[in-house]
Amino acid sequence: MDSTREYCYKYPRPSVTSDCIIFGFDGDKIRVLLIERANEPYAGRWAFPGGFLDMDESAEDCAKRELFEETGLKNVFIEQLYTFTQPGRDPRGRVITIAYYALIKQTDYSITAGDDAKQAQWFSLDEIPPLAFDHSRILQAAISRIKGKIRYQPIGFELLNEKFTIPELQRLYEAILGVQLDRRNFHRKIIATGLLIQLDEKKANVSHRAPRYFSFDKEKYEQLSRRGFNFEI
Amino acid sequence: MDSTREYCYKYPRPSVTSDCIIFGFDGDKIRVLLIERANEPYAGRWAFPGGFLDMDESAEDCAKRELFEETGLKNVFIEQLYTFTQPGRDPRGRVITIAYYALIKQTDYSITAGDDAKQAQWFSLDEIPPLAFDHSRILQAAISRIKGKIRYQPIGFELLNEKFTIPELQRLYEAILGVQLDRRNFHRKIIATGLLIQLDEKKANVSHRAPRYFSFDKEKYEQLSRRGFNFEI
DNA sequence: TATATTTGTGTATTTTTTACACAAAGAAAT
DNA sequence: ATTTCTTTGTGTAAAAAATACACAAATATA
Repeated sequence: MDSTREYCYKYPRPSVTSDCIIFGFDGDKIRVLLIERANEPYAGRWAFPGGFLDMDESAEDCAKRELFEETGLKNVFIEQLYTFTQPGRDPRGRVITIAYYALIKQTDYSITAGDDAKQAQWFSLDEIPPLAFDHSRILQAAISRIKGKIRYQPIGFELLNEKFTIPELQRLYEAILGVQLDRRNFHRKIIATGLLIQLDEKKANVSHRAPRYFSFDKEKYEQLSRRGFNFEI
Repeated sequence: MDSTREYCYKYPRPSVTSDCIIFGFDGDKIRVLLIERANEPYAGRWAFPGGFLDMDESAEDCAKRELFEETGLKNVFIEQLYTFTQPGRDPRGRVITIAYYALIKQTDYSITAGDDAKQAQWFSLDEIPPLAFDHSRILQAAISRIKGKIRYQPIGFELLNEKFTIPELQRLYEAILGVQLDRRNFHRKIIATGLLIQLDEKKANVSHRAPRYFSFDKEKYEQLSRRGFNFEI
């Protein structure tokens, strides 16, 4: 008997992992954070940060811990996406993955590879390399989740800087939804939500009329969501 | 060493279970299917049908299998709800649960207890008994999921008979959303979706003008959803 | 000072939503 | 047979929201 196999159970159990799909926005395109795997299986392939669940942590804590260990990111607000359980999805045996996603302000964080990862890097959605495991399916699920969600919840702000202009916000919506929006109607609608605070500052060094900066009124949003309002673009 | 504990691993692993939250509608109220637990822990308490994952099945297949074993229901279309992973949520040790939900036509199925369950029974949402584990939290998550979903996807039809009247459909929407809807506007809106097929039959034995029967045009819905339309009540 | 470009606001038109009014249909009561 | 009670189906006017543009204002550069 292998003396290192010291955790014994009456019935077989699957391994459980948590993965993180982290989205960013560079002002033009949506990007996603991948790590290059250092170890087998799929060594050298790109994959989402993630790893095995410890016995004293929730899957969400696991996702955050692995994200930090492999990319240096911390204090990221993540949300559960879906749990992938198909037998055969991992060559190491029976592994189920609880996937989480997050939208972050790329400039707030600097990423660094560590641990199991050779490197961590942002990829725009139209240049995703071949991914390990069933991660391209997971990515599709994550993209379709944020597409559905952004129309009803103000998650877009999470991807922008603290202060942003309305045209920047519009480019973000267009990048996520994959459609062109009327500039003038977008402007009016987004102001009408009452969730933007107008700042006394304009974007500098642009060779045209300078757009104003705004910030997101998080307090007001939380008040409104407690009352069950609905936001729609 | 306990010779029955024959599944040994290098690292500890959690147990994984799948649970099913099955909703029905009796024409008046939304109901949910519960089983009375036969075994410890929580013997005698009510809980969702569910059980431990086998190594050769997906979590979805597990949920369907357990649902059949404990209630006799089969051929139910289920959808993943959420995965619950908090350490301490199960007194037997580390157990994570992948929860699924479904909306079914109560009249299509007859339920019977079996296996681990002393009995299976429908409960309306305002008379839910104390539940085992963290199942009341799971129920809340399931309710809020269907409330959110019914406004954008035609899931209501799954709860009604093959043929139904518009007032029946309205009562269902009102039961799920918890609001009163204008009868006349509801009628027009639901017809305007183009998803109802009018039948040459009226409800019999009602002491007032008899409402027409309709059926749901599933084919048309599938065509439309492939094109990415949006349904809204 | 003129030019090129993009932002911010206004407005007319169309579409959708909302709030009702009223006739039609069916069974039960008279 | 007629009236009564109740609920369904359709219509419509008013209000609100969405859409499609027009144009002036602002800013760096030529």
